[in-house]
Amino acid sequence: MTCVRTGGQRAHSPSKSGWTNRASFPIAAPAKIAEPAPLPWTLWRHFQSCLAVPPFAVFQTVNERKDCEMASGSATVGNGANGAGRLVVTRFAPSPTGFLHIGGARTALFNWLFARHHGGKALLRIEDTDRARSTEAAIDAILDGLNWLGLDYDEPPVFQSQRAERHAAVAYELLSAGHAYKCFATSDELDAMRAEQREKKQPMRYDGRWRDRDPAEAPEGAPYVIRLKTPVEGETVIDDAVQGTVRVKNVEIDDYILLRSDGTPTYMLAVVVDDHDMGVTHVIRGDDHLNNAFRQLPIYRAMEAIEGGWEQPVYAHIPLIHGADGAKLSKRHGAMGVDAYRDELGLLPEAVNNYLLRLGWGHGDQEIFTREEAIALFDLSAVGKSPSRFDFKKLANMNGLYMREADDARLAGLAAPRIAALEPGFDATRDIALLTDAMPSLKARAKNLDELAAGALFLFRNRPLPMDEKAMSLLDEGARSLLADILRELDAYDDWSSGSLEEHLKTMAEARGLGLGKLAQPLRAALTGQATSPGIFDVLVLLGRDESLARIAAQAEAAAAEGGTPAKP
RNA sequence: GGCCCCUUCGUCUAGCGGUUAGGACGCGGCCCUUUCACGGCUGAAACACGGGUUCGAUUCCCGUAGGGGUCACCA
Repeated sequence: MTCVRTGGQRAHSPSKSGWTNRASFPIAAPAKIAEPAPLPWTLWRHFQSCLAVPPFAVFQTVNERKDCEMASGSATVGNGANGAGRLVVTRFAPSPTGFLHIGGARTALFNWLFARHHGGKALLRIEDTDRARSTEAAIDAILDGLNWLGLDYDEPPVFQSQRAERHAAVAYELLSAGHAYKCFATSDELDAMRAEQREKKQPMRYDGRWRDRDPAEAPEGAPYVIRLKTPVEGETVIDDAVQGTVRVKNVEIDDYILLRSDGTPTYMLAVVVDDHDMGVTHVIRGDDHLNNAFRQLPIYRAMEAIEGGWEQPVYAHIPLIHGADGAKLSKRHGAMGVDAYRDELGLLPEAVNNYLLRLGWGHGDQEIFTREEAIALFDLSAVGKSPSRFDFKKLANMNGLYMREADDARLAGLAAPRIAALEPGFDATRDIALLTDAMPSLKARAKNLDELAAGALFLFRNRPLPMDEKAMSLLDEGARSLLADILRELDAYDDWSSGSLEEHLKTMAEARGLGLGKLAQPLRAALTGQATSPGIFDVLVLLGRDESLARIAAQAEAAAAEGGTPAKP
């Protein structure tokens, strides 16, 4: 485990942190065909699963943490209020109960960007304390998603479930200091309480029935939970970095559970303890947690009173992303895992990153940001307060934009498996060079990798070339005899370069009193089997002289043999 | 229902007391042109409503309406 230096001397290299860690942006890119190995940090989870001691054990206490920071020369500067002056530390804390959805991805991005902007640390914590719902597959999906987006972390991920003992220890510390108490109320009892509150239209919350009661009154050996003794008077004010000043009356905050009757910590306790132990200075999360902040703050204050060193973090609650219908994005409303954005929608990670960045954050009129620009410009004060709707059209447009800028070899590598799935005749090792050569004219016509693959198919089909309907209607009798006619001339023509072919074909069209279109369209149909394709001269060159002439001949011969009936695919 | 948050074109947003309310996606038109794209130009399109404050409100304050979030021994 390393404590990372600050001030731009960070351990990880810039190339690892670009949107385009494997596909540089915006223009030049290393020519890599296969997707790269996972970033090193993702390997940590495999190491850690072998460890008996939680990887985070080093940071069990405040003093040890300070030692570590000093040893590594971290730029920890004093302890101003609200995290000011401290080394910025953010964390992304997904719970592995499903894939990494798009909202989580944006939260991760904002956290990452904020940390990088300030030369601080970006950390990852897997909140897997709900053992029943957490799965290995979900953890892998989240790690994989973050990796794809190019979000890397400065320390191995913390697994919350492995820190249960520490959480419990804090709960008992709170208990013995009188900031928490044992509650012996049974579930049935509490259900009855809520039912009554509902009936009387009172706010539904724990009524503090064991707050001031003597635990000795409880039956011998009865199970209990530990509840936080939250303040009852006054109000709690949070200066949220996004939401501004938010205040809630303390009576609204009930004495919630810290430690369950089986001794396991609740989320509310675990987050605070982990955030503290990890040195998190800025909690950037969805604003569905805004209410939680008011419940979590009392723990900081109580622990600060008990042992000191529990400075509260700066909170930044970012608005949620809604679906096109305005409702919270959920699995039913088209919230997909980021893997679906990659695999099913065929999008580029840099496009998804850029789109996500612009959802809720803006910098004047600028729409396109390189990762470097994003790091330099991102700040919480420019994050909007209102929820935004997810617009696939705009995402698609942005993806097209990034595709046009993307490196040809990279795109070829990404499109290859999709082409192979559609066209068995495609052999990646043999055809990748041609695909790469074709990329400049292909990529301008595609908004995602599937369109890119579809547009490339004609290059790799075997004869007889299948004709789609529009191509067929282009190849009437007149067109076929025209093809037979120009085939004779083309057959004797050797200079197979785009410029020369253009000149030659234009001359041929002119000689026959035709517009170039009259000649180009049948040619296109014969060469590609489609009515739309890249420029006809590019097609001719890409296909090569032999294949081009053979495809033209196939249609010209069909005219002679079948009296003009188009060849069936 | 209690509490909390939000409200500029259909969507994402700029604006931070005085602007012809700007940009982007999408939509319409035109240009380019061998098709389709790309690109360029261009058009339609917004300050939720009502009160204040002010010489002057999109901008500040208060309501109303609408939307969202949250109220577990889930996270």
